[in-house]
Amino acid sequence: MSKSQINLPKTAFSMKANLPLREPEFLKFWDNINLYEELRKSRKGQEKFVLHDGPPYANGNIHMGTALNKILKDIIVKFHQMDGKDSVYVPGWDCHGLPIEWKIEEQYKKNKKNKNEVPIVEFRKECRVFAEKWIDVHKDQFKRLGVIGDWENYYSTMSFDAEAQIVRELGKFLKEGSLYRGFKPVLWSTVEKTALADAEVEYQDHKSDTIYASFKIKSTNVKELGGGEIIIWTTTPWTIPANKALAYNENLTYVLIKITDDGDFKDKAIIIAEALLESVTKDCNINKYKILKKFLGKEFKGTVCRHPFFELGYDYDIPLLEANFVTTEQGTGIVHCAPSHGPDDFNLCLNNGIKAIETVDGDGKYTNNVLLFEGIHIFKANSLVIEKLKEQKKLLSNGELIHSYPHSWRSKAPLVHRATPQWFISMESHKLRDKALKAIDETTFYPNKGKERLKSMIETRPDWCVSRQRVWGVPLPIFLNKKTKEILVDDEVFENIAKIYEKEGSDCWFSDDPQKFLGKKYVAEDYEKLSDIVEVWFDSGSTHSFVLEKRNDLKWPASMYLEGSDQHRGWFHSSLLQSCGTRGKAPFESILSHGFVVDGKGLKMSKSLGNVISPEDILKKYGADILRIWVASSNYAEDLRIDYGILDQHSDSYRKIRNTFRYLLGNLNDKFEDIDLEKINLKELPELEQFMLHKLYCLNLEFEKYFKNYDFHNLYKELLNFCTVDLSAFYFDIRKDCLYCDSKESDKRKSSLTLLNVILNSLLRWFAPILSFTTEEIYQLVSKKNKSIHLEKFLIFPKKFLNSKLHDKWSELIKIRDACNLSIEEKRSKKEIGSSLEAELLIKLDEKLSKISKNIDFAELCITSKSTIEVHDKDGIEVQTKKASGNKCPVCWKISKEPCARHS
RNA sequence: GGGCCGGUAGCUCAGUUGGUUAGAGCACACCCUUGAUAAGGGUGGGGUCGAAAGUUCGAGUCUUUCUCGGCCCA
Repeated sequence: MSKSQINLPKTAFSMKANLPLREPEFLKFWDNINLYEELRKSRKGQEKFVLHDGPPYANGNIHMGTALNKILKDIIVKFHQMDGKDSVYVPGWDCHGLPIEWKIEEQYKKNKKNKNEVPIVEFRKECRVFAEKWIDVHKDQFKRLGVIGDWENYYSTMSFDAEAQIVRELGKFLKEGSLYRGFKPVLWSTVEKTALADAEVEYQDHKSDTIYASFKIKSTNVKELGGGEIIIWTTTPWTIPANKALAYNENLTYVLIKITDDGDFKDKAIIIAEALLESVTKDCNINKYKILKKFLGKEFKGTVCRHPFFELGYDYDIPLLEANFVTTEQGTGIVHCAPSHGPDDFNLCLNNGIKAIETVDGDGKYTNNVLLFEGIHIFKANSLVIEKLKEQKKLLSNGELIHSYPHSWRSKAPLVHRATPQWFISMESHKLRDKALKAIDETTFYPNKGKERLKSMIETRPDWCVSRQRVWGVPLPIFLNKKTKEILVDDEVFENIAKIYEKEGSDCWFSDDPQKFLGKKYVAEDYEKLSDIVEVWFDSGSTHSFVLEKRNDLKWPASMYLEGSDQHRGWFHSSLLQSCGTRGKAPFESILSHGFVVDGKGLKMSKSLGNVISPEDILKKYGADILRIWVASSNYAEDLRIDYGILDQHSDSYRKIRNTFRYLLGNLNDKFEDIDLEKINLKELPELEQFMLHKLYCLNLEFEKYFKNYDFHNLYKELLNFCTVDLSAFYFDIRKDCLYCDSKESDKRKSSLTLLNVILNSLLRWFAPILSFTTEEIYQLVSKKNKSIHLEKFLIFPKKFLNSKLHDKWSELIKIRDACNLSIEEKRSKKEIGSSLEAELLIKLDEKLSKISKNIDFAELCITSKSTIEVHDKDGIEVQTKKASGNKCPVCWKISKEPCARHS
């Protein structure tokens, strides 16, 4: 009988979420209502927020890093949308490049097909189809995470208009003159006459000739070294003719020793690292010597040597350069540098103004840049070099060594580093470095440390090599005049090529008559057409030009670029350089970078450690909203840890939030009313409700502060704590009695229902960007409109909710409540009472507190049957709890001597 | 090997310009409730702040070294 008299919560919102099963239903719903279109319509004309998507590579299933990235983007896009902005998100894909070429080649291998026999155009078509397939796979996987975007009109770097625009962008650099032809060493196979990427290289044992050669000092700042000879050791004697410098380590100790053994070096003084003295003297059979001087490497500064073949016409200076790659593991502690034949050598020399030149041609023969050796194949040159060194008395010793050495994975032939013609964008010629550094200063970074990271990279990076000797990419739109070797620079030609690409894509570059691209102004016979392609970082670095600038729904520059911290050297970097080179400004107003996903112990995920978790695993076991909570609650400024323990914790938090909603819905009987906050008459509400509105107002301030700084883990924590501390353990608990047991006409109950509506409405919107599915589930349950929660805006809380007096007062009241709880607990532990309703409180307060507590019913606040306040002389609070006497009301369970006022 | 970033309760995170016994939520333990019930409430335990040394009257906060981890580069 009693149950019929009370208002028990009733809701269709189940406690069990069943996210893995239910979430896909909302994906269908969003699809049915054309959510993305509706979002755009709903904010037409509003201020735009454009998060420009960094394109993932269209290859393989997504992993945790990709999921993190996309969810974080989605959360931010949704927050801005909910904040009233037109928050546009256009996803994109990076499609050109080597990894896809390999995949196709792998398929060829399986089918015993030879890549070289397949026309380039056909091969490229297969690459294109492959990329398209993965874009489709990714699309579904990203959508499943709850990411909302313009999935129908995505962008890709291989679309015809993208390829066309990339040509126009390159044209700008060509026209400006900052794109120049240079040389750079790459791993080269003289058998296949082609460059190889690192992943195409396999290491095998190889027998190399070794030499100790000497470089006579020409001038130095250290008197004793004058006339001495610096000894180097190398396993590639054939690179000696290409030597341009020597490298030392300023922290090593070197020795000058005088040899007195008979032979070419009798009475000569040589210099080597002290740590290698023993091995060198042994290798070179030096028995009698005297140490003349010991000194630190840094004293080498300013020293210049002569080439061992000085007498034969190699009469240029060989400077000594400082390099930290010089070690005492092997050799002499001084390294011979041929910038055309080693990446270390190349970079060191480049940084010191020594450029690499073409010393060896594609067949492996010395070019006419090499005196004495022109036309000789480098693999036959070792003995000749050794002979000449001996002749010049510059050979201290020679031998052989079996060591691990790079070979081609296809032909198994040994590889060499060879300086090849490449195309570079100069960092200096048109002040690209300065422009980029200035642009970084004008960009906001989240977190701030990203600024320094990007800056230090730009400060020290060499010129940008944008050419690749590959096929799956945008062809470099370059014609060289056969006679003058000059680059053809003509806007009309660039635009002509772009127009052609817009129609038919860039495949035709490889198949069609060059005249087609040159137009009528030039004759194809006069020009050599390049077959290099553009490196993919230029592709993705140009997305701002063919996405942000070209689409009417977007803006340039983007409001934000958001990627993993590795992209400081990747997309952030290339986009910045591309845009500063062509437009003098960064294509972004802000950069947000996030850390990497690591396991629960902070270790990176790897198959061998067995700690890999895939987004798919999580979706199956927990659902996307749990994954989204993990993203929101983690501090993305650092690495983000994840394991099943961590996910279980977040799953628990989710349940707490879900039950908070369930309480609201249950007591509202799923009848939500959208209350105009401005129209709430505070004076008609009980103080507790006024206090809760004040709390909502303050929470919203915190919320706005955290949102503004993209500080989601604090924002989420704030919301979660509100649910547990302020709602579940406080307001909800206190108001249960009123909501359940008061009559439906009761003003207090009505006030509470008003609050429940407001709280529900606030929480739905606050949580929607994070819990995209669950908030939609609730919204669909209570909203009569056939629209999505994601079309709503954040509530604006009237300033009148703010009430600091009430805040101060209730802070004291809560302290008294805490003291009451302690006292009740004491009795409970003695088994004198069980439920708090079995208790009766005698609260003794000092004057100040009793004044504050006037008109406050602590029986209500502490959920006891009775409470009495007494003023005492002591400071502070003292509470006595005793067992309430009387009869228990069968309806509200309160114990009282008198009949229950409400239920009798 | 080099550059940069980081290490605060089992977990996710706070800790202002160095200033009392280092905080929150979750998890855990115990108790209550059985009208939010595969829920809810109360109380409580738990940290040599990665390690060591130094500066200081005083260090989680500053300096140095080491260590572990991550990213980038070689």
